[in-house]
Amino acid sequence: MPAMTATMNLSRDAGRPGLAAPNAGNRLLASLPESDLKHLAALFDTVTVEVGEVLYEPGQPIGHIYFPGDCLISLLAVAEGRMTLEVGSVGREGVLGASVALGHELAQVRAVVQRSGTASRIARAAFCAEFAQLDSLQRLLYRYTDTLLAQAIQIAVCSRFHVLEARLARSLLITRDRLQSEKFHLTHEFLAHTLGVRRVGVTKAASALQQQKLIIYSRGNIEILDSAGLEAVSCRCYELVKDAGTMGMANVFV
Amino acid sequence: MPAMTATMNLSRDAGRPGLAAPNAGNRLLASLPESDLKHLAALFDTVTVEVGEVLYEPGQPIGHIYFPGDCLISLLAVAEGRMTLEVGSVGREGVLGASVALGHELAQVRAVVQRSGTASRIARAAFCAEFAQLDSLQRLLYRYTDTLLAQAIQIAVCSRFHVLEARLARSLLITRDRLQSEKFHLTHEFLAHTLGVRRVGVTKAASALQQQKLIIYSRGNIEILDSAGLEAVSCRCYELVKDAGTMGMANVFV
DNA sequence: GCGCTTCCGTGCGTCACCGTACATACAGGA
DNA sequence: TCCTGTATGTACGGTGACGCACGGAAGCGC
Repeated sequence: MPAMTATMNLSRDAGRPGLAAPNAGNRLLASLPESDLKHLAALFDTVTVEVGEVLYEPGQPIGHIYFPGDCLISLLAVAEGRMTLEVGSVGREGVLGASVALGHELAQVRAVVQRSGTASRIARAAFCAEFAQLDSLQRLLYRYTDTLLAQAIQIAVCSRFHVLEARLARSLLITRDRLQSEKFHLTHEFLAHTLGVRRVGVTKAASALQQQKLIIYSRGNIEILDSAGLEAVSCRCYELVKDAGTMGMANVFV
Repeated sequence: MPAMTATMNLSRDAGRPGLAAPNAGNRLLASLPESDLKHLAALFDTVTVEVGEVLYEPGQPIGHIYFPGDCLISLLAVAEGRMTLEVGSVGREGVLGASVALGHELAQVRAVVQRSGTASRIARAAFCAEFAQLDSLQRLLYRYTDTLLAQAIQIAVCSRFHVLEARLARSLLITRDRLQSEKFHLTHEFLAHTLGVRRVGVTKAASALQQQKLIIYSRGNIEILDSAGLEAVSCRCYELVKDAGTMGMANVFV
C-alpha cells in the first residue's frame, strides 16, 4: 500500500506581477469572457498540490472544484479493495469536480495528484451559484465533460482488450504529451494503479520495453528513448485519446 | 458474424390524436420548456427503428440526432476486429449523438438498436443551430452527458476487474430495469458483444446462472426467475450504474 | 417432411494476468 | 555507517478467458 498522503499545502497567491489573469494558468478559465472572469476572480484561491495528494475519494463529498494550472490530476476509478483504473486525467485544459453543479455532491472517482503544481480552486457553494448564472461557464464545462467521456470510453475498450505492454506504452506516451517532456517520474507502483494491474505486471512490461531500447528507467525516473518505437508497440488508443483531448478544444482555444 | 442489418424502416408519424407532444415519448425533450419545445417540433421526424439496426458506426459522420421513445439503443465501443464493449445505453431518458453540437462530427461508438421502437430524430445541421440558441437544451444535454460519463466509468472498472458471471448478472438486471420486464429477448451472441467476450463465454456463464435457478433461457428468450439471487451474484456496479442513471435526472423529472 | 438458419453446448490447448512470496538494490537520514 | 524505506526483479502455481472446432437442437420457410 503506497503512501498517498492526504496533507494539503496551501499557498495563497496574492496576484503576482506579470500574471494578469486571476487563474493559475488554467486554459478553461482563460477562455471565459473577460467580464465573467473578473466576476469570478474574487471567489478563487490559488493552491499548491503535491504528488500523491488525494483531492477526492469515491463516495466522499466534494468540497472544492479545481482548475489545474501546472499540476496534473489523475482520475482513478476504484473497485472494491485496492483495484483501481485510471479513467482520465485533468491538466490545465480541464476542471475537476464540475459535476457538483449538476447535483452530484459525492465524488465518483479518486483524484490523485500526478504532478505537483498550482491550481485555482473554488468552494462548492460559490461554484454552483456561478454555474447557474454563467452560460459561458456551462458551455465550457459541457464541452470538457464530453471530452472526458470520450477518454473514458477509449480507456474502457483499451483496458479490456489490449495487452499490458501496449497499454503501458500508450500510458507513457500520453504522460509525455501532457508533461511536455521525455523524462518524468513514475514508479511501477503508481503505473500499476493507473493501469489496473499488479506492480509485478508493470515491472515485466516495462522491462520488456527497456530491453527493446524504447525506454530506460531507474527508481521511478523514466525516460523515453525511442518515441516512434514506443508508438509502434502501443495500441491505436494512443492517437484516439490524444486527438480527443486536443481536438475537442480546438475551436475554443484558437 | 451476426446479422446486424443496416436497413432503415422509416415511418413518418404525422401527429397522432392524444399525443400532445411532438416527441415520441422522450423524456429529455419532454422536460424542455413548452415554448422551446413548440419551436423544435417542426424540425423533428418520428422514425421506427428495428432490432439490430446500426444507427452509428465509429468514424462515420453523424447524420441525425435521435431522441428515443420506446426503443433502446446500445452504445458499443469498438476495438480493432470484432471486439466490442457496451459503454452505455440510451433510452427515453436520453439522446444519441448530441456531441455533434460540440464539433464532433464523427461517431466514436457503434449505436445498435437493442429493442425496436420509435424515436424522434433531427438532422445534424438543424440540431446544431438550435443548440446554439437554446440554453435549456444545452443544460439538459450537459446533464445527460454527465450521467453517460458516470456509466462509462463504472463499466470500465467492472469489465476490468469483475468475472464474467457477475458482469452478465449485472447486465441482465440493467436490461430488466430498462425494459421493465422480467422476460426479454437477447441471444448469447448479442450479450457477448456488449460484454466484450466470446459467445462461448456467455454460454458458460449463462448456463451457470441457469443451474442456480436464477434465470432460464432458450433460443434468446431470457427470463429472470430470482431477481434477488441475481443481484447477489452480480457486482455492486449494478446499483451504482442504476443510481447514476436515475438520480442524475432526479431534479429534472420531478 | 426436408433443408436451412439460428442458437446453444462442449472439448481442448494456449495465454495473459493473478496472488503470493521472496530477493536484490539504491537512497537518504540518523 | 548502519538502517530503513522505496523501488525493482524473479519465480510459481492457479485461473479466467481466448481461439478454434465441432455437435446438437430448435425454429422457419418451402
